[in-house]
Amino acid sequence: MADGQGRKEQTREAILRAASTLFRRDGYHATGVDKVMAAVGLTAGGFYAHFRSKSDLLAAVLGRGGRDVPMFAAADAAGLDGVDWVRTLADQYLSPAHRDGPATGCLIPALGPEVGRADPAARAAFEAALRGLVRRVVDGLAVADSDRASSNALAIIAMAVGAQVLARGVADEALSDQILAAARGHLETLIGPGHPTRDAPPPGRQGQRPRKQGRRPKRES
Amino acid sequence: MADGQGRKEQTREAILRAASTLFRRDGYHATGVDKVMAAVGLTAGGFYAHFRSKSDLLAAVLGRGGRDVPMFAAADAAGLDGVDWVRTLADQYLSPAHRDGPATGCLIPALGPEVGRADPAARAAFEAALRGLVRRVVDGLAVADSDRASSNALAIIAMAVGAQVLARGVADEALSDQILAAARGHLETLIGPGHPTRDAPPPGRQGQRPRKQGRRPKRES
DNA sequence: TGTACATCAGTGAACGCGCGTTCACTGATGTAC
DNA sequence: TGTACATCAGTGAACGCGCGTTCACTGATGTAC
Repeated sequence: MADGQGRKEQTREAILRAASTLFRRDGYHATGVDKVMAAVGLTAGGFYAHFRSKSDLLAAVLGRGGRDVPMFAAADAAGLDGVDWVRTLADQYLSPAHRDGPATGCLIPALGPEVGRADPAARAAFEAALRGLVRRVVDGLAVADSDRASSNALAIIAMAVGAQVLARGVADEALSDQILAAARGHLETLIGPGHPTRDAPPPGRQGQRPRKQGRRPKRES
Repeated sequence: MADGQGRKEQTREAILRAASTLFRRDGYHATGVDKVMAAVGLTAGGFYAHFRSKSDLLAAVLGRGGRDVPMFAAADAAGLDGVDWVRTLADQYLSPAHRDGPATGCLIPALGPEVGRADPAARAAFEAALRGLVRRVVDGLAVADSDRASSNALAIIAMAVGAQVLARGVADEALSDQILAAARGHLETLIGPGHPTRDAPPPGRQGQRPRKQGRRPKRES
């Protein structure tokens, strides 16, 4: 075993990745342990050699934060940081592609409410991941006052998360696009520079442009 | 039957109210038809005299919009409208009380992601309710340009929804309060008056004040 | 007023199925001598 | 090099239970004459 990871460790990782994807796609409650294990090519019984319970798995998935989200991994791989990181992520986060691909998207708009009903361990893991995200956003804001920076960061994340929840819930694609466009416009205002209520391009127009983006699939594979 | 509502109609209403509460508290998937009917004092079999399926019930619940949300009903009963309506609702929506009482709160932060995975009928019902909410918010904004007004309204709703999702997910109450306070501060900016990026009180401070608000119960009764 | 019948909301048992979890086991791999 | 044993990841059947839905039925209420 010259490998850095043992065989068991690799299986655990595979379970985590599969669970993360399935939870985001179908929801935590709607995804069975059997389905997760089957996605890895194993049977349900083996699950309990890796996790104490299904809710333990949820906590572990949340603990991985953005590591299973290509959007975040790619931004890091590209060496982005500061304001570049925030602007790039904001654009990708609020894209129709992200709306249409929850299985590989951010965990929060996919699982947020279920986390709110989960046990303390899962909520603590979620909180840790969120704090990490807030730190990254704060670092990218052109805002001197640190209180205001964290307030802006929280508002940015809240608006982005809420916009995806709304955009995914709505039946009409045009309205859905409008929601994302509105959030994109207003996020610019919050990112800076300087005083969050100064020097910002006026938001408002973008939502009206018909953005044809191709069909929106009901469900990804 | 001199009543405005027949016996069956009353039962249907009771089922809807119970389902709305239970769905918000425990989630749509985690709530069984039996539980809903038991909450009304009936057995599961009778359910199908009122609804074609469980997902039909979800669509019906969503179709009621804010009618099962005391916060909205009270604002209407008080005769609020325009900017008063928006400010009052924004404050209540982003209160710790709303965070701690999802069962009687807005449907969106409680059920949003599950609606995103639901069938077209449920999504259409959700969309209609959301459009109604947007209209009310637009009417309350001191913003002349109608494109900008609807963009602002969407951003306001997105931020409020996202803030509740984050606030409910996080384990630490202080951070949770901070999230709500940040959203409250930035919402003021979006409500107006005039240009959304001018004449706004600087947000940022509120999030730092320790707001003791009493214990946060894990689950309401 | 009394009897016979129709309507209809709700019952409760049953359907096949999937859930989370346990556990005795198999069979491949690694180690000791 | 060969044999005996230990380790250990994963199997697969079983547990009790709850799921969404169907359907023959009950029993209360309403209507007709």
